[in-house]
Amino acid sequence: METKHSASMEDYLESILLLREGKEAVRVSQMSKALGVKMPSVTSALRKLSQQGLVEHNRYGRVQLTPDGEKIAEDVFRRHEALRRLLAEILNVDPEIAAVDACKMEHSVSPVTQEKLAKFIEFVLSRPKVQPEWLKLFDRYVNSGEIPQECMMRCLREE
Amino acid sequence: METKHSASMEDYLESILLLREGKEAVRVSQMSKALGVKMPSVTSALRKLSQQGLVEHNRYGRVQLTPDGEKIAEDVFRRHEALRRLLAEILNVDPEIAAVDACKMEHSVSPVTQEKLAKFIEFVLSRPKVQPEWLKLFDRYVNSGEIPQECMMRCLREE
DNA sequence: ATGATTTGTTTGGAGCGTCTAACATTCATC
DNA sequence: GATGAATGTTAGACGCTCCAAACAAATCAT
Repeated sequence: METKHSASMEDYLESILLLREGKEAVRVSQMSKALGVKMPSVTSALRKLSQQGLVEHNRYGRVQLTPDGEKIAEDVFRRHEALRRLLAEILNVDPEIAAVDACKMEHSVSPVTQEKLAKFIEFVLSRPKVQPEWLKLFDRYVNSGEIPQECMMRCLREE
Repeated sequence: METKHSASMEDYLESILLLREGKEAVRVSQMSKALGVKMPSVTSALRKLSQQGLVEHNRYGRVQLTPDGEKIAEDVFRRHEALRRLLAEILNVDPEIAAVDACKMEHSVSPVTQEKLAKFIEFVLSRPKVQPEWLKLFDRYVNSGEIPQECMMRCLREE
């Protein structure tokens, strides 16, 4: 059912999802700019995606996702976000770089991995008091090589 | 200097590094099998890599990495391992899946991210007493949705 | 060592994603 | 509503990666 789509095609679908925020319709020129490809590339991608029933697009018209296309786009976006947050919010990678890396990695993440990744981010970040401290410890380790263990060990034994 | 290499070419280089473990030389047929491509693909990849001075290979002969090629191969492998361990040892993704995902993601990781990732794995796993407990907590969260916060909060405040 | 098997290469061609250049449509403005 | 600017499409080409078929060399076994 869910045919496997290429990284490129996933990018095109995702960009439609992201660009239409606010506005209802998306233009070829916007996609071209957003993806860093020329317009003919967008046109031909849309022809293919249209044949697969993933986008709605007629000559010189606006672009829309079909329900099927939307499902895929949202899936790609979820993978993207999971990776971006892991890099930016946990590993403290520069936001720009995190976004770029996530954008390339997003096509290689299997559903299981995506699921675990999302849970992990939740697990690490969802404790408003602990999280900043814990990440600070990690940051200190990155800079100094010093691994603080006493505290967490004691703590976890008590539990 | 360090030209950007395609995912394919990185894979060819990495496979040479991995296959020669033990043995000194690598055969086209081994690479073909390892990478899941036919032999002509390997031959033509080797021609290209040879021209770039990254491998040593003459007709019907064994394949070897040059020092330059070795540097790149090791770099790819480091990225691969960082990702694989993150998935397998921290996120507890099935080892098979972790390996496959890592293999595809490895080509998209920037140096900064790679560095942080390695540090993070160190940070999480290098505390022999804490780590199993902590990962167990995560695992419990994955299965039950329950986030244990009291202990770690208390602990970290004390620090 | 000679023939059979395994291993490797060459040739030619396919699919995909991209581009440039030329052409077509739409939009805005007068 | 005509026309210039902005937008979009078509046609044709290229690079990359892969493949199957045909060929060539190397290796093994008798």
